Amino acid sequence: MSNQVSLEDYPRPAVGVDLAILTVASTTDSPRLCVLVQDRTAPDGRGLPGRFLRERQTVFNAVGDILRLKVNIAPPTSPTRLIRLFDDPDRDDRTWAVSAAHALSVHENTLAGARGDLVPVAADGGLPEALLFDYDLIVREAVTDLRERYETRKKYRDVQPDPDGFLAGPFTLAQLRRLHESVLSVELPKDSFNRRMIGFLRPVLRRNRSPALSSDGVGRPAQLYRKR
Amino acid sequence: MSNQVSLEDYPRPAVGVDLAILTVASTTDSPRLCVLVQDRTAPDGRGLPGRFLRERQTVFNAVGDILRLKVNIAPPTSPTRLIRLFDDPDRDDRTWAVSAAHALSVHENTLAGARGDLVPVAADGGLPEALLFDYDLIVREAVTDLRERYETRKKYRDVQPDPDGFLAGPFTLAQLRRLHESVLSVELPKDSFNRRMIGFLRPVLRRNRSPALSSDGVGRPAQLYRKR
DNA sequence: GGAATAGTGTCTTTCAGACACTATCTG
DNA sequence: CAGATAGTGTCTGAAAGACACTATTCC
Repeated sequence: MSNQVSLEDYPRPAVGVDLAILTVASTTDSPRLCVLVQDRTAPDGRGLPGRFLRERQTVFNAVGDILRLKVNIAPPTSPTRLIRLFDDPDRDDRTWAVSAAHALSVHENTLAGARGDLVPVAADGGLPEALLFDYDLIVREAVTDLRERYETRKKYRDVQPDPDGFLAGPFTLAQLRRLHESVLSVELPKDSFNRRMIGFLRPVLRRNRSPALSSDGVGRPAQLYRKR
Repeated sequence: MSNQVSLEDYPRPAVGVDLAILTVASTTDSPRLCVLVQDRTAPDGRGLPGRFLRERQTVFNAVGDILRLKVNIAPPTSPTRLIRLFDDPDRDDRTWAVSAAHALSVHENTLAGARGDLVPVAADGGLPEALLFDYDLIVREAVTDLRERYETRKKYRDVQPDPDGFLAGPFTLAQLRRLHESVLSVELPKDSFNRRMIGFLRPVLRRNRSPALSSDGVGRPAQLYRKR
């Protein structure tokens, strides 16, 4: 069809990768779903960390660069999810640029010392502040995507207690429930939730085979679990 | 951060748009979910229609070009869905190319006179023949994406009888069920299916307010419905 | 004992699926 | 009439949610 010469001659867009980094921060009383927001200078304002693809670079690689160079954390372990492609040719007034918006879930601890602020996500998926460009939309869609994975109420089979790995070690059913509540922005009934989850968890035992319990201080200690 | 000059200087990838065009063909006895497959010349073999983005072109626009110029049908009405981004730098041996795989559902009649073959999709989402590049994978993911929209068994609320519009005019419950069965590659029980759908349909009435019935020839004629 | 949290037994409602039956057409 | 397809009444089982109760800790 087309030969090499003409293919190279067509103008090409710069391809950007933007990253909505999601985490559940439990610094305060109850955990909250948050997005990492950074200051941007090109147009002044706040937005998501991003970067253009360098020569023959993959998206995975560019995400690594963003995390190392712009966020100042170690590259990801969990998969990066493609959320949307922004292709309005007037999107960036410097040049023709296409942007692939991605989402990445990371454990809270990974973000210790990260550049930027953890901004809590509202129940409707929005943020308390307006971001530059289409970043608000990216966050909304990333949150919707995340919530679908944590919506277990209609998935009797194939429930994954913590698909994105926001909980590190062993956890109690109450901690797991509060995680789901903060991701979904919904109150979940304790009894139904426990019965739904229990089959997909493995109780943690001590060396003497007695159940390992969490000692949070107040109230009856709870059984600790791991994902099965 | 970076100024205009250096931004323009970085090499850029060619950005391709590949299209998995899905339809439900009822030419034979029972409807079948199919994908449009075309012959390709660049490397010899079969694959999906696609095209590189021209200067400052949107994906929507490129999809229109693909449909007009490569498939020979009218541009789409239904939304095009982003499936995946293929970014292996060695994917195309002619140049550095990134490809945005998209899926598009169209009514069977739209494809009358289209270039290429309608190849039926197997129960596992695969095709009977191997395609070039990553095209098999695109088809698989496009079919998974489609099936999620037609999976109504666990969505008690917000059931959409025919989200992608494969049925044109009024239809019977049996036709709707056979559509779902061919999309999902699953047998659905008649009674449960009817009870689930009936609330989201509007019976078609004749001018004299009597119910409009389909007369397929054999058996009791069935009530015709439209989406509510 | 009282406060707080963990865990469970039971009831109701909802819905899917199975089964069988009735209804209405053609030949 | 038989054959074929449409449509429905009823039962069972699974699971969610509501409610209340018991269990175990700290003070």
